[in-house]
Amino acid sequence: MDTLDQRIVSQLVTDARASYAEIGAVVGLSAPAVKRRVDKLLDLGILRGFTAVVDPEALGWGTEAFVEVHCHGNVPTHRIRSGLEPLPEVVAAYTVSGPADAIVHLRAADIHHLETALERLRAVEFISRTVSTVVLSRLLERPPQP
Amino acid sequence: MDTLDQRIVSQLVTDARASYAEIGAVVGLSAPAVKRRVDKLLDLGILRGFTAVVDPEALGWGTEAFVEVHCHGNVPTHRIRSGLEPLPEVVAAYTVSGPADAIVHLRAADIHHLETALERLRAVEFISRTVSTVVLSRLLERPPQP
DNA sequence: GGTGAAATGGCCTTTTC
DNA sequence: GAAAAGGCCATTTCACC
Repeated sequence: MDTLDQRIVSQLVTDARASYAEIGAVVGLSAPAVKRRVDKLLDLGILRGFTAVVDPEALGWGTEAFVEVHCHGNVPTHRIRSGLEPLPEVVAAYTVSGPADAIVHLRAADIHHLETALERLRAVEFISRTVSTVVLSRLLERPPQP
Repeated sequence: MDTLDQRIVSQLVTDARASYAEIGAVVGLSAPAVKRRVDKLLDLGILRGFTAVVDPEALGWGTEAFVEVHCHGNVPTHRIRSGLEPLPEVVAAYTVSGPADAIVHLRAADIHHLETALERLRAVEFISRTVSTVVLSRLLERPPQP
């Protein structure tokens, strides 16, 4: 993981469909050399994969919320994870410091769908209480700069 | 935006570097037809682009936090956006319902870097108060399923 | 560096309004 | 009949050994 790798990753974050030759032209490497490094980075898990950035509105996921989750007593991290994993509306989840045990990022088609998702979230056995914050508008969403 | 488009988008979310021929084989279209649709989806803004999914730890962004931002009086959305945009540690920001005005997702190298980022965030003129929640572990992070 | 495959543009056909 | 969308083909570029 040297400077060259970082620049390759940076290029791929900007445009994951760039050809190896294009990336090579930017970082000063031949196309095969770039491919070898990308393969290595995928192998090491530094690169997890490549995905399309989709406008959530356009796909009918217009409503989202952040939910503070409070659990009954001490629930191990992996149990929280496996409890949340089956809910398709959960796009991200984190265990956190502070009064809440976890923060769950929900994405739903509309308010009704969000309500349904929240009900199913609250039905997860170890969850005692939830505090929801509905997103009014997305101000900013971007990949972290290396 | 028909079923075919949705399936193409779904394929690209799964693997943004798949060839048009591979996508076409799955959805039942020729490679040029897939490309024409992808170009159209990019043009319409339904597809925003293609990015690499990077392990944040590996790139030295191991620490993150969610910050509730409270503003002085009524601050228009676009001012909040332009106030947060210059901070590189801000990976996402949303205006929200409830007591807070916005939720800011911060990503930093370590606790010290996070502290610096928080100080710079609190220095934004219209921000009166912040409530930080530090992420202990990432449980789940995935693209929304169409 | 050579071979095989992918991307891309042109052109024609088909379907639908 | 005109417009929209897909298939096929040819050329250039790229990926992989």
